[in-house]
Amino acid sequence: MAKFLTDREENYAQWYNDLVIKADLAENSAVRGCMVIKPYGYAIWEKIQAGLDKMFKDTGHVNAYFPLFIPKSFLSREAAHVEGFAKECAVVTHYRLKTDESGKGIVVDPTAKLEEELIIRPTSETIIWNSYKNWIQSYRDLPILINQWANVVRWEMRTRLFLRTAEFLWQEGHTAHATSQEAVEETERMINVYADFAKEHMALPVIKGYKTENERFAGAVDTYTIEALMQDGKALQAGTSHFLGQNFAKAFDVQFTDRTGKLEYVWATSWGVSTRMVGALIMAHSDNNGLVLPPRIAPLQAVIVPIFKTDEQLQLISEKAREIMTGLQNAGISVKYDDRDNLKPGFKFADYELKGVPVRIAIGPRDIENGTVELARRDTLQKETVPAQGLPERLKDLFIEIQASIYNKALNFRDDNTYKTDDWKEFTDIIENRGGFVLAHWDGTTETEEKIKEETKATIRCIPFDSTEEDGLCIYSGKPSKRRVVFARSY
RNA sequence: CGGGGUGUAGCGCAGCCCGGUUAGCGCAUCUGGUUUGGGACCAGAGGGUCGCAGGUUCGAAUCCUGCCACCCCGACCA
Repeated sequence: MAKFLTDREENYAQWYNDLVIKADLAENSAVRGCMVIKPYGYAIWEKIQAGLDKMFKDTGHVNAYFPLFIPKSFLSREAAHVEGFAKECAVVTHYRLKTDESGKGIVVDPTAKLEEELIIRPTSETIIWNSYKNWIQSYRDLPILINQWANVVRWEMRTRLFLRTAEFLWQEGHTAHATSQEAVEETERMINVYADFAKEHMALPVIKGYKTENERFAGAVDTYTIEALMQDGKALQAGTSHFLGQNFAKAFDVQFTDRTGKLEYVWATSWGVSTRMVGALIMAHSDNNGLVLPPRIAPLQAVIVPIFKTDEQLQLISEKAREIMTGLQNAGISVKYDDRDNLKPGFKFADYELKGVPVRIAIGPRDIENGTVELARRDTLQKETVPAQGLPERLKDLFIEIQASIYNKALNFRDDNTYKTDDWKEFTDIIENRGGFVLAHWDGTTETEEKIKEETKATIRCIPFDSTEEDGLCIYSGKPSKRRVVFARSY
């Protein structure tokens, strides 16, 4: 198990790849662009799922499941929507295989052609709204607040583990409302849920804002986003929430009778986050020793490593370790006792650091004598010897401290890498040489946005919700602008 | 889809130019022993359709043709 990472400073992309592989999170599969999420990586995703799912339920949503396949005709009902996804759809054309004429191998049976091809969902608006049509007659049927956990496929040309894969896991919320205002409120509520989750669970500071028309979801009236900054200075869109207006209601003819007896089209939202979150987590916090996981997301929050020379010592230590482990488990802490006797403690230390386990507890003969244990924090790599007594409480406090510390570190990094400029030269210099978020004026046109993208590869990540009105001149065109927007190169 | 690279044991690679013993090394695995407060050591053992398919040749991991897969860099994207 040679597992030394490429240094982050030397080659960030390689460091990321090494980390994903060596921390045993995921690997490439036999299918181009698709990954195998390994148990440890999946455990992180499950923590993300659990945290978000609770927040969805707490805000009145329920889970359901819709088909993987979408009739081709559905996708084309909404013009902008199909336009946005057409280029990356996998299509099912046949439903049967048969043995090859030559007797070897297997081929598609040409007589088993589907009358209407099926699209593997790149997102589920169309299939869901086709159902909602049947579910909604009256304002009394509204709102519908449904989420689904699912896989989707977008046939990407270039993929990277967790950040962009042809198939990925996500959740997609799809809600239906009687009024525009209610739908807009839902859209805002969910982007706030995402931002809170990112902050509280993932220790990831994000900027909430509007997408420009150019970056908007295909078929949306408005797209809200949370944007996070990675350690290499590139932005990552970590979640989006869309106000869909009546676009899908009209496309699928979903009308309802309102209180006054008038027939109206339903208002819609959709919102999602994906396994990309795992990539965000890795790139935001980890270091050259491996993953750094915030305690609230870590599948394993603490690990106990025994240090011993003789079997008698191991027995004594194991007894104590199990007692400690039970105490921690009773306090709701996820902990493992690693008593493998074929590996040296040093190896285990390095391994759990690679895996990002927030706290390591080492117990040796000295500790047994003194009634102590050695605690090591993954985030700061600091070690201290503490009394074995009252460990559950100590750890709970420590987790809170670590969680906050990781968040603050990320926040400071973002602040240190957020620039404000009104000078084009400086703008290009920052984008090219330093990275990070650049707050600059923009004239509001897609044309300018595209030009800037062409020349610098920077895109408008969002127009922050909390941006203040400020008269200025567009960084590129010099035309008047009312507010600054966030530029960055992005994943 | 364009450019570059790689495919040899579970993983990482050497061998290929210049064809010729039984295809080799490190890590991992297994066995035995000694070790264990920051990535242990010794001894032994097992493990291979050399990416696939053709061709050249007395003989191919090595040369030729075709195909496939994956990785990296660009055009598109959560």
